[in-house]
Amino acid sequence: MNAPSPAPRGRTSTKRAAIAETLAGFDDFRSAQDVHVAMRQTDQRVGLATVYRTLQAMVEGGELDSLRSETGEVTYRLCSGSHHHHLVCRVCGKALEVRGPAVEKWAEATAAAHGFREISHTVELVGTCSDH
Amino acid sequence: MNAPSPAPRGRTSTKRAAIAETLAGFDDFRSAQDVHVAMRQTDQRVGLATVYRTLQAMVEGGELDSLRSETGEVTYRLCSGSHHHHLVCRVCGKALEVRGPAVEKWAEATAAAHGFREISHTVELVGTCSDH
DNA sequence: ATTAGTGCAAATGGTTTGCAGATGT
DNA sequence: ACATCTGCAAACCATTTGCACTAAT
Repeated sequence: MNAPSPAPRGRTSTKRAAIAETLAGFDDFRSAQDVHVAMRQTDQRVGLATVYRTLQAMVEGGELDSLRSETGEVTYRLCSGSHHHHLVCRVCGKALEVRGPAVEKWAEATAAAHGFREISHTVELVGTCSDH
Repeated sequence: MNAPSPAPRGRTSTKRAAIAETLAGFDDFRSAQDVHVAMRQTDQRVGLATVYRTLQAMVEGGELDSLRSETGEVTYRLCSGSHHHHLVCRVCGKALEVRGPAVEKWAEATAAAHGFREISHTVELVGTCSDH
């Protein structure tokens, strides 16, 4: 195992802060493109490439959580540190963090039963929320 | 709910059969590109677009199971009808079908607890198999 | 000064689509 | 004949990368 990356960042980046703040304005998963558009609408001038690069760096730094949407794009969201999964609304995109000890156990047990090691699992729940 | 698509296919397609057979030769998930390459190596001449189109049609027809690899490509595999999840080896790609009644229950319960309806879930286990 | 951070435009790479020709019924 | 199936090449689109430039230390 490797340590939770001790934030080995370079110098203080203005854009990075702006991107983080934009992301903080959302409470669901957004794509790099979404973030880029949102920033331009707020007069913030930033290159799409920078958004992509920064978002990736933040994921590696453990500041963001990322997952792939049903259409294949990578989406990001500020995230609490502990392990959890998501319950996403297919209509409005609202995402809730949910925990499932039962699932974790099951994943470990199932993998072990088949001789698999270093298991990582993906669990995403998609549904229609009560507002729709 | 809608019925499990009663195979509303058009006429008998030679290529479709060939693609299905190629896929039958694998026991793990393969991308459209993989299938295409495999077919050319077996003298079978087929267009990449046809492979993509056919694969999609087969998924809609319920003949194939598809999932997105960690790199974002869509991969396919002939699949048994009933609901299940996968345990995939990150080294060799070997994929086992696993069932998890506990997970299904949890998913339903969790979604319901938050007022979500028409829930669908994704569960994928990735690990290193005993051969590696 | 040095070097990480950034923007822009060009390059990638998987997937989709338009259209003309081949094929099954 | 007629509609579907195919192949090819062009189009798409999210993401990545090369390079010159700006800004933080």
